[in-house]
Amino acid sequence: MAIRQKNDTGDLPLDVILDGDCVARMNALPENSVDLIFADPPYNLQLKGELHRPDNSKVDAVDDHWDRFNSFNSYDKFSREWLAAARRLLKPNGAIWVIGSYHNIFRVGSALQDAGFWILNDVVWRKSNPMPNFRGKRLTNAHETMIWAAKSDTAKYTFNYEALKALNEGVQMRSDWVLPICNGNERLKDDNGDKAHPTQKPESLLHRVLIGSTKPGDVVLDPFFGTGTTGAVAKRLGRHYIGIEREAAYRKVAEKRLAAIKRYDRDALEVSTSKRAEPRVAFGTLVERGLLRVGAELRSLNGRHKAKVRADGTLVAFDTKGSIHQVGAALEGAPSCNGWTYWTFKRSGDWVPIDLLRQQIRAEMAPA
Amino acid sequence: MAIRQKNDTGDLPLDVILDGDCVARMNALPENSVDLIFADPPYNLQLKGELHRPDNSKVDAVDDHWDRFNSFNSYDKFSREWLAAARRLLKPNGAIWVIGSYHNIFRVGSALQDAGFWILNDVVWRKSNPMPNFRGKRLTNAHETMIWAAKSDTAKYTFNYEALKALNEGVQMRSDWVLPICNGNERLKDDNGDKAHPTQKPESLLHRVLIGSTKPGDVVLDPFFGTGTTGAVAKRLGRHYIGIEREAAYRKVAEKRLAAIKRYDRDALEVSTSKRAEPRVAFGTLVERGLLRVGAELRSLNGRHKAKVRADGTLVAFDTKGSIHQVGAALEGAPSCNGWTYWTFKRSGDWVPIDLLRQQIRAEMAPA
DNA sequence: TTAGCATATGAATCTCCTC
DNA sequence: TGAGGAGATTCATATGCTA
Repeated sequence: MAIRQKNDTGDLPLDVILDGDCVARMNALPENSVDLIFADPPYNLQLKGELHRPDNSKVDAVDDHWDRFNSFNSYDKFSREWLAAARRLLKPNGAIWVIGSYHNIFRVGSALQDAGFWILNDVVWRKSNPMPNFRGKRLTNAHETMIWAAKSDTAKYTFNYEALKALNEGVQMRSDWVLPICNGNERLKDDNGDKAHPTQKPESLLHRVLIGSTKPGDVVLDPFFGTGTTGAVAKRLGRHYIGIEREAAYRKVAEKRLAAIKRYDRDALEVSTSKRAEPRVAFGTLVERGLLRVGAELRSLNGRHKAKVRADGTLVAFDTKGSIHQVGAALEGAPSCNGWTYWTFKRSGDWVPIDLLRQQIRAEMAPA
Repeated sequence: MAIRQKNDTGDLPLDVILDGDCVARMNALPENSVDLIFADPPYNLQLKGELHRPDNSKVDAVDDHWDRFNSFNSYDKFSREWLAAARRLLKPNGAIWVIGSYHNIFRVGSALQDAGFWILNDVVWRKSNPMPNFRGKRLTNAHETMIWAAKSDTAKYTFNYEALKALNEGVQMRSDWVLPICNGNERLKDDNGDKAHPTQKPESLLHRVLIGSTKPGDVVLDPFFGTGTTGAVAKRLGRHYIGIEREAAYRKVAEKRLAAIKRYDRDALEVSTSKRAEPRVAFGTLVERGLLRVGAELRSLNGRHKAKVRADGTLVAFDTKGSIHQVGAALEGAPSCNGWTYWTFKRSGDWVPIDLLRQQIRAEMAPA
């Protein structure tokens, strides 16, 4: 039985999943009644042919009917409509999060601004394990973008600065979040053992969103509920959720998922932290950053070999080209070589290991 | 004295800084003549009263009734105008990069798509040393967004995949780039010792952009040249630059900066190339040259299949005949197959890939 | 039991040349 | 201009099988 909360303009059903069209559903709810909206709308990917991995396996593309739009115009119309309904529903001090990729996020961001929302941050979800670009034709698409916006430029939105700082090992939370994609046990499966939803978001992402921008007891609405990640995290964190989902199959999975979720005890909300590994530094970074000049000469530690630095961070020595490790190994006739300790460069008259420059970069990357 | 390059439609001034309005300047240059455009447009969208029209006049903001819609409208008009001029100027296989923050990037991204550009990636510049958010009211704004787009969805844009992979320690380059902001010695100062430009970009950022998406000798245009970071990196990397900058003070700093830049040695500018650039070798050549005997047996790398070499350079395996690729694909039930790496032949008791023989032929073909 | 190897897969706008 | 053929191309995880 759904809890109901009395509002100025009527009743708001809480902790429920509603079916049907999200615009109609939102318009049927009382205005100015929701604290936060998290929206993961269709991305309008516009995929054409099939794509195979180098091992010839086929990539399971997002080709679902709900992601197909005829044009940017029809996608913009769709965005304006659901954003208007979302805006009506939000309390004056409420906020909205929208997630997307380069296919749609510029459209959505513009529509959001046109509707009068006030952008607070754009937040980059940097995926620690994205799918690579198999054909080597573009950069690995390794991130998605979220927009966090208040209802107006004067709204007093919720921002739990200290909680996010604590989540981030005592350092102010930045606008780029490194989190793994949703897979393994967390990834919901259907009766056939296939993924229940093509684009399930990781709970860690919603955890950070809700910890940072809601209070316990707040009402969080997700108009594109899918398999209910927003609801699951909200319930666990002691927030109320309202999900809207058109597809019966997704609703069914979400209902089952949510029934099994238990709210955290307050003391369980503390986050554990882990020691971070030494960040890896690419040799090319030294070149890009100007710490090593393109064309500079490097010498081996034993003084027997030399090489020249190229613009892409590779070395050339006589007829050998490659990474600092490859060229070192080739010149020494060795199976492998740690180029960082093998090569030296000239600084103030002395030949010193290039590893010193790596340490310098790492020092800059480290938290204060 | 500026170099000039003869084009179909007229002369293109190279390695120069042009003054005046960028739209008018671009429209005065020959169409389809530029390989790459890097643009860092102004985005003072929400600094009330500081919005610039294309003619550099300021929009009069009414303090109490500031009209967001009008402001976005005039910014969009500005974006459409300079993007149209940029598009005209680009070669059909040229590309554009635009950088911005959440204040303007959604507007620019939408305008870019509306103008017909085809987005290839959005790239996040993740600042390793951003300015913190002092008031603790939002997340640290620790990144900026770049959009990389081709002139059309069928364009053959330049992408030096192997060079970027080499810059990234042998791992495919991702869409998130960690680089420090421009400060220290690199940050240009004016005569008073103040920073010469408020948003000077780091050369490392441009290094990666130009290494990844241009070739030596390409023409790179920057319509918002500022103090000339694009030109500085282009010159060093052996690319031509054209800068357009309206402010005399910035031009002056840029001129001095560029005069001091020296180009890297030519051999340092060579970057790692892909196998696609290697000369093509027909499998039949191996047979003709006697490197593989007619009737010799080949085995698949996984050991599951075998085939026999025929006199015309095709293979036969049971009822399947055809090229090394076709037979491999048929036997594996795969949509395609690279026969060079799929098939092995027996040499001195070991089964080794036939690709070794191709490499042998290529070595003989290569200049000494 | 476990280490090691093979296999599976994730919001993807993913080729190019010749006839 | 379209069809067909050559042949280039992947990173981080999770799971399951084998020795």
